[in-house]
Amino acid sequence: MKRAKKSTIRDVAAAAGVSLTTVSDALSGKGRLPEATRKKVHEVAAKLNYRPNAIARGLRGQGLGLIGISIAPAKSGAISDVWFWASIAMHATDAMLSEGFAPILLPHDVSSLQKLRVPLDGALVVDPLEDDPVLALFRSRNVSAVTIGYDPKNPRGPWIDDDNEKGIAELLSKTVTPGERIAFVTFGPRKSYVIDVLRGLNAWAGVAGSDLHELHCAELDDASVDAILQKVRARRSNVVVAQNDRVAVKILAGLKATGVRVPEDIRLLSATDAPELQNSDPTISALRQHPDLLGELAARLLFDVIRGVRTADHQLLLMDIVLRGSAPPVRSRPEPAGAFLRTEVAVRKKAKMAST
Amino acid sequence: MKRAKKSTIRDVAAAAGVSLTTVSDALSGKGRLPEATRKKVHEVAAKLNYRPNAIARGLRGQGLGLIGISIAPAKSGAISDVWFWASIAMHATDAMLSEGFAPILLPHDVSSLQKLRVPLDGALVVDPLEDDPVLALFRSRNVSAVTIGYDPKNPRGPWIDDDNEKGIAELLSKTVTPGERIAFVTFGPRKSYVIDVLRGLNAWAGVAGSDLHELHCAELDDASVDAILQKVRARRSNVVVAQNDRVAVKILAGLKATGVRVPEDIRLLSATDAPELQNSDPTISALRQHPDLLGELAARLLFDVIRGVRTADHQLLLMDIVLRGSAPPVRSRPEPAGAFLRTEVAVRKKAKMAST
DNA sequence: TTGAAAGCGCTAACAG
DNA sequence: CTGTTAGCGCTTTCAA
Repeated sequence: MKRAKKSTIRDVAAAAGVSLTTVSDALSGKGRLPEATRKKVHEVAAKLNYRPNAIARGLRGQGLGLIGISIAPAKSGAISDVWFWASIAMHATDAMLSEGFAPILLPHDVSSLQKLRVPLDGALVVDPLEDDPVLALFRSRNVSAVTIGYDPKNPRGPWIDDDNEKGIAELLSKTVTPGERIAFVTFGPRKSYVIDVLRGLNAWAGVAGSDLHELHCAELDDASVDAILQKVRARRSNVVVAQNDRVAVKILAGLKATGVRVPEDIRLLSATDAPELQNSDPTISALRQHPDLLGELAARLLFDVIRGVRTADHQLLLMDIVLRGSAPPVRSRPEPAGAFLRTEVAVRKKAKMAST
Repeated sequence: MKRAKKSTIRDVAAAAGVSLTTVSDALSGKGRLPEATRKKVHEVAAKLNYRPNAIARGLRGQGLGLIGISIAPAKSGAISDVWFWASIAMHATDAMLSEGFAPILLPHDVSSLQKLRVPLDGALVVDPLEDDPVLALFRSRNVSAVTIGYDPKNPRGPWIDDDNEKGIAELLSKTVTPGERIAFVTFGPRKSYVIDVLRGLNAWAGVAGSDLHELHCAELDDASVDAILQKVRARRSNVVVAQNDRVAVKILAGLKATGVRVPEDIRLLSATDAPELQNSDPTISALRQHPDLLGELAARLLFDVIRGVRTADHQLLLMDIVLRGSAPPVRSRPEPAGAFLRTEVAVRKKAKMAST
C-alpha cells in the first residue's frame, strides 16, 4: 500500500527548466507570468502526473480547508429526521467541495471532538442545543462556526434557518378560523425552531383572538400521547399543532383510536414535513423546510465568515405550506389581520442557487 | 477570526528547558525518556495550551489520517435507505475518531472527488455500483479502499457485508414450505446484496424444489407494480420476496388493492428491514441488516489495510431474521435440507464490539 | 539520555 | 519577468 514516489514541485521545475517559484506561481495562478511559461509548466506537470501536496501548502499558512459538520441529534434513537439531516449534509458537502473545502463528519459530542487531530478552518453545527457545548468548543478554539438554527440560550450569529415564525402563522391563516382554540404539542429538547414556531403561534393567536396552549410530551408512547389528548379535550382545543412530523403521526393515531374525526372534529398540523405525512390517513398538512437550501446557504455563509467577509448576522428562508387532508384550506374567509406578517425580509434564493 | 498565535514545540522546549527532540518524544510517547522529563514536558505543554500542529506532523510523513466516506446512492431521489446509510456513517465516524482518523464526507461522484485537495489515507465506499468509478479512482490513486458490499463486476476485496445469501435462505426456511412458488421482485441498480440474495434464493429453491422467478421492476409507480403482480399471478407464485423495504411496501399496497390476502393467499418477505415495515398492515417479515456493525467493522478493516496488516479478503456478518405478519413462521416442519447452509465462517462480533 | 541539524514540499519575500 | 532563499512546525537521523 505504499504510495508510489510522488513527483514534487522540484521535479517539475527541473523537467520544465524553470525555478520552483515559477512552477508554484504557474500552477496556483499567481499574477505575473507569460502565458507561454504557464502553459509549458502545466504540460510538464500533467506529464509527470504531479499533484501539489496539500499538506505542505497548508503548512505554509493557508490551512487545509477542512470544515467540520456536526449534527445535533434530536435525542438518541430518534432517527426520524435523518432524511432532513442527510439532505442538509449532502448539499453542504457539495457546496464545500466545489469551493475547495472538505467536510469532516463529526459526532455532536465534545469528547469525540477532542480526539480530532486535524485543525478545522470552520464548522457547521446543525440544530444546536441549549448552551451547546460543541458550539462553545469551536468558538473557544477560534474555529469559525455557522449554525443552522440557533442556540436557544445563546442566539448570537452567524446562523441561518427557515422562517418558522412566519411560516407557521401563514399555515394557520390558511387552515384555521380566528377564534378556534389551538394546542401546541411539543416533544424533546427545545430547539430554536420550536421557539420560533411558538412565537409565530402566539402572534397569530393574539391577533386572531385564539386560545393557545402548549402541551409538552415527555415521551412518545401511547400512554403519554393519551394524556396529552386528554388535556386537548379538557381545553376544548380544536386545532392541534404538532412540533414535528413524528409527533403529528402519533397524535393522529391517538385521535383516531379515540374516535375523534380529523379534520372534522379536530384539525391537525405539523410544524415539519416528512414523507410519512403523505402516507397517513388522512394525510397531514405541514410546514415544509428546505434542507437542501439550508445546507448550501449555510456552507456559503461559512465561507464568507472564514474569509472574513462581513455578512448579515442571520438569514431566514421563506417556507412552503403543504396543505393536506388533516387541515384543508379554509374557504373564502378574510385573513384575521396582517399584523403577524412581519415585514422583515426573508430570503428566497432557490432560483438563484440553482444557477450558481 | 485570526487564530491567536499558537504556541509551538519550540516554546514548550524553551519553557521546559529541554530540546525540541525531547518535547517531541515526550509528547508522542517515543521510548527513551525518564518518566520525570516526560511528566515535566507534559505539564509545561498543558500550561502553554500547546497543541501539536497536525499539518506539520503530516508533512513529515505519516499523513493526516483522513479517510473518505462515499455512499453510493441507490438512485437519485431514492431517499428510502437514509437511516441505513446514516447509521453506517455514524458508527464508522465514531470508530475513526477514536483511532485518530477523521472521516471526510464525499459524494459518490468522480468529478466532485477531483476537487478534493487534501490527500486521503483511505476510503470507505458504501454499496458500490457495477464497475464503480469512484472505487476505481481511489485505487488508481493508491488510496486504500474498503467497501461495504462489493462491486458486482469487480468483486475483489477488501470488503465486508451482511451475509445476505445465508440470511435469505434462513428466512425462507422459517416461513416457506418446500415446493411453494417464489417470485423475487428487484428494482434499481444491481447492488451486490441483490446478487447474494438471488444466490441464496436459488440455493434454497433448488433444494426445496421450489419454482423461483425474478421479476425486475423498472419504476415503483402503481402501474409498474400492477404489471409485476400480473406476472406473479401468471406464474402462480405464492411467495413474493421483495428486494428491499420500499419495494415490499409497494407490493403490499398493490396486493391489498387487488384483494389478495397477505399472508393467507401470498406470503410477502423483504430482503431489507426498515422501521416502516412495522407500520404496515400486516407488518412485513424481513431480513435485518447491521448498519451499526457494518460501519464499525468496515472502519476497523480499513485501519488494518492502511497499516498494512494482512487480513481476510472479506468478512460476512450473520443476519437477524424478523418474523412479522406478512409471513409468519411455518409450524413444525422439517427444514428441507441443510445443503444451502454453507459452512463458511460468518462473523458475529456484536458482543465483542460492545465491549470495545 | 539528550541535543543539533537536516529536511518534508511548498510559498512568500526579496533580489536579480 | 524569473530565480534564490528562508522558513512553516514537526520528526528523525546522527552525534555528543
